[in-house]
Amino acid sequence: MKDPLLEFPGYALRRAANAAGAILSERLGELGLRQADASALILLDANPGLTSSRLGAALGIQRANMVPFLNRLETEGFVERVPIDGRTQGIHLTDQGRARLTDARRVIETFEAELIAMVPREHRTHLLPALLALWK
Amino acid sequence: MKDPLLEFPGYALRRAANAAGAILSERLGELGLRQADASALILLDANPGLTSSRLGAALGIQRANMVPFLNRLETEGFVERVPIDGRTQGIHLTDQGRARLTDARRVIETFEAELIAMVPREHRTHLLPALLALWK
DNA sequence: TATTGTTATACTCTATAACTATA
DNA sequence: TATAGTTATAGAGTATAACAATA
Repeated sequence: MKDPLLEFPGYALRRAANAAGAILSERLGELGLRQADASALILLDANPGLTSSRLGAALGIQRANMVPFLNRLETEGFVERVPIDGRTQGIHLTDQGRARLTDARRVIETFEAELIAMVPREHRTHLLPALLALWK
Repeated sequence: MKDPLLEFPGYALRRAANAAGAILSERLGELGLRQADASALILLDANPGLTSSRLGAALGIQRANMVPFLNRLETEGFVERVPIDGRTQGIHLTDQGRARLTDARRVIETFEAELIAMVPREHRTHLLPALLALWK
C-alpha cells in the first residue's frame, strides 16, 4: 500500500510524538502521573515558587487549564500553594512531590535513552536541535 | 528560568508536534478540514477503495473511531462507501473530495516547506529519517 | 488599567468494551 | 470462529469568554 504521507516531516512528527507519548504515558501512569504532571514536577524542582501563570507558560498550558491541573497535583499531595501577595501564589513541591519526582526521573531517563537509541546513529545528534528549532 | 526539560528529545518531540500541529490545523481549518481529514484524502487518492479498517490502520486511528470520522467525510461529500461484499466497503474519493484535496495539498506543501526551513541547515536532512525511525 | 487566578463550557482526539452481521 | 463495521461511553487535552480580586 502506497503511503505518500511518509514524505512529510510534519506528518512524521505528529505520528512519532503520538507513538512516543503513548509509551511514556503508560509508564508514568504506573506511578499515577501524566506527562504534564512529570514535566511540572521537574520544572518546579528546578524553579521553586513559580507562579501558576509562569509554570503554565513554560509548559504550554493556558492559565484557565492550570487551575484543575494544579488542584489535582495539590489534592494528590505533590505541590502546595504559598501566597506571595494577595493575588499571586508560589507553587512548591512537597516532600511527597520530590519523592514521586525521583521515581518519575528514573522512568523518564530510561524512556529517553530508549527513544534516542531507536534513531540511527548518523541522525542521532541532530534530532534534539532540529526539534528545538521547531518551537523554541 | 531554568528549563531542564529542554534536554529531553521526547519532550521536545511533543512540544514541536503540538506547535506544528496547531499551525497546520488552523490553515486546514480554513478549508473546512482537520489534519486527519487531509491525511485520509491523500491516502485514499493514492489507494482508491481502501477499507475502513485498512485506512484506519494506516492513519493510526482505531476502527471504532473511524465510524464517526468517515460519516463526517461522507456527509460533507468528500468520500463514498462502495460495498465490496456483505460486510466490507471500499472507500473512494468523490469529485468533490479530489477537488478539496487539491486545495489541501497546496496548504500542506507550503506548511511542510516552512517547517523544514525552520530547521538549521546542518540538521535538515536528518529530521525525517530520525522521525520515521521513531514509529515506522 | 492590567494582571492573577478562577469558573464554566465545549470541542477534539483517543481508548475500551460489547454488539451485529457476514466471511 | 474470526473479522468488518458499528454503538456507546469515558477520559484526556485544549480552547474561549467572562468574572472577581488585587497590583
